[in-house]
Amino acid sequence: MAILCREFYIGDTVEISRNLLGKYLVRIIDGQPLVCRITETEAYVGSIDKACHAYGYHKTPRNAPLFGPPGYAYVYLIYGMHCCLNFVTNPEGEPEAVLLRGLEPVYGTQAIARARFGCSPDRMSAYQRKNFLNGPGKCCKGLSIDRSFNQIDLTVGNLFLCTSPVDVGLPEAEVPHYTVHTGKRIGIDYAEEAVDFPWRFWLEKG
DNA sequence: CTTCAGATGCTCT
DNA sequence: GAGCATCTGAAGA
Repeated sequence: MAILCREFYIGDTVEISRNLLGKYLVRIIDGQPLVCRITETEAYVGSIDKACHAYGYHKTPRNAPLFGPPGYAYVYLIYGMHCCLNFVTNPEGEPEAVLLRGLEPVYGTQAIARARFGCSPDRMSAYQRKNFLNGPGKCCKGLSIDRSFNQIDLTVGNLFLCTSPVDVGLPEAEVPHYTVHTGKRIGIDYAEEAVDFPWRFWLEKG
């Protein structure tokens, strides 16, 4: 029971990626905590991974946060209109991170639905319900995370991770029974042998 | 339910 | 100038 501290982000990035499943992402807006369970992640490891922005330790202005200390955010714009949130892992110099790909709202669903679709949850279509926060761009849209969050410290401030809603003063949430799945990452067809790395992790109910 | 084209702007060569 | 760790709405099955 605690907000995840710097140490959590140090270690095997693939393992951290799997460990992040079931943790809670908290985004505080105007004093209101929006709380979501993490249901899908992907690991990116710059030293050996052609899918990683920092493959072969190649450093550019954009990917500089990957080379920085762990427990910071790496947010970038993709396809000209969507933001992707990553959690930087491992000590400075090792460019590694975990991409956030899926969330399940736990508290603040009202505000999240408004940011995501501009309507209240009860006005959402079945299609919108199914595609609520099941993608990196959708997660950022729902939690109002833009590029101003690039390089922010995830252990202080209004965006952080924790192990339970209790950590932000909310009641414990009922957790459905999940099974953990492992597979290839999405949208990296250019990455040669790295397309087959089983570095995507997700939870399914049941 | 599925596939598919188009949107859009920043980053690196 | 090319390409991108994506999403949406429209159209078809």
